[in-house]
Amino acid sequence: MAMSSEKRIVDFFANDQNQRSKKTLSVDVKKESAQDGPVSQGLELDTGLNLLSTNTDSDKSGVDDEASPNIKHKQSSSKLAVLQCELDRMNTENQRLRTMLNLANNNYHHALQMHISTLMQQQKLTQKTRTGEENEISEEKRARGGVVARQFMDLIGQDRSESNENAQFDANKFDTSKDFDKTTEATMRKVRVSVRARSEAAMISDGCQWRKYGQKMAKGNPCPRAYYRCTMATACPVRKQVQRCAEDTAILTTTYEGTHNHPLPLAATTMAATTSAAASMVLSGSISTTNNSLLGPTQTLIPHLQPTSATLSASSPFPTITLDLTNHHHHPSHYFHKPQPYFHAPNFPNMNQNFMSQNVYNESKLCGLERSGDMVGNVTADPNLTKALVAAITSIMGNVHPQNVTSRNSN
DNA sequence: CGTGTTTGACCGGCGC
DNA sequence: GCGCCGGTCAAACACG
Repeated sequence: MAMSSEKRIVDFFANDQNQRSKKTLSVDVKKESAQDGPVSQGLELDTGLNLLSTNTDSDKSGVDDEASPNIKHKQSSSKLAVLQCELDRMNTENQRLRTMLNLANNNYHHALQMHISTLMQQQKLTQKTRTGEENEISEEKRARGGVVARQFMDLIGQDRSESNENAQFDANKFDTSKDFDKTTEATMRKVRVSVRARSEAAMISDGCQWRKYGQKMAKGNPCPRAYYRCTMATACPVRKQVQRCAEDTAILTTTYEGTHNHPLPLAATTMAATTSAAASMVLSGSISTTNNSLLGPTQTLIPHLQPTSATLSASSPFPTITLDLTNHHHHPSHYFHKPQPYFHAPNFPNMNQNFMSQNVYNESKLCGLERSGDMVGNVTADPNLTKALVAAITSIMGNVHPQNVTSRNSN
């Protein structure tokens, strides 16, 4: 079964890429039905006739044509319907298989990260046992080893991003580990991903442990801005800011900054990978091109999710992508009507993925950063990115176990 | 007593 | 140079 399924996926994708050599009936039907909508019913029928006649009925047509055109018409229609059903079924199965593949891929990444982390710790332990004289030499090696391992982890998290190339460049440029750490940290924290969501809780759950290190009153907003840093590992550079929207205090804006330097719980892996990937795309300038790497675990979790706009701003010190999971802007009318999505906070029981999937998708879209005026790019050009961001974040928030959410809960 | 939060002080970037 | 502002630090405090 696995073999045949796999083969189907390959064939299906081959149709997309090699339409000349292998233009199948199902692809043509899909194209036409999606193209014209209600107006094209007659056309759709005619097209079906043509398509079918070329493949199946051509041999008999000479006999039946004059006898009963109506019967043939009906037969063709029913055949078209059958084919469409088959196409739908194939699509569904394809989606399901893609989900499985992405899940396996995600798990593999997670396991790999764990493995690397373990190796790094073992390496540190063995090096600590050496003599002081050797320590002086090994200090540098350890730093470089850590650099390599960290870069490798970045490769996993950031899909061989350009920011990682920057890190490598910086590592060659500076000799001491301290210099490198500073530079790497700066690089890792370059890009921000901001999430706007409705939440009654003080903080949305994202699968990581955070420690609050500051709070400030921001200009133009009566609500204070809270600063958190990741406490899942020492010296993890990831920070986040949490602030309520001035106009609507039900909306919580969470801004993530940086890349984790440690393995994450499964619940947080997708979020981290997605933000990292988004950051990478911003840094590398590939934001407007299709990047399937982002579509890993997300595309099929909420396949109907179609954010309408996404913008990138460089007005703040670092470029920022804002993901808006609220619906207070323009409301897309092409989705089902659902209640307003509220993210479940750690204190809220009954968190489940279905809730998120069902309630968030129709409201989700990426929008511009609040500071308007100097937008540098429009992320809308890459629907994959927008879909990936929304799906990843929503899926994570629905998946988090309370004990993984806040530092208090971890005690 | 250990851990996390609060909050005023401090620092650096930026505009004038 | 000065003031503003966002971000961070760290001592004091709260809590279990």
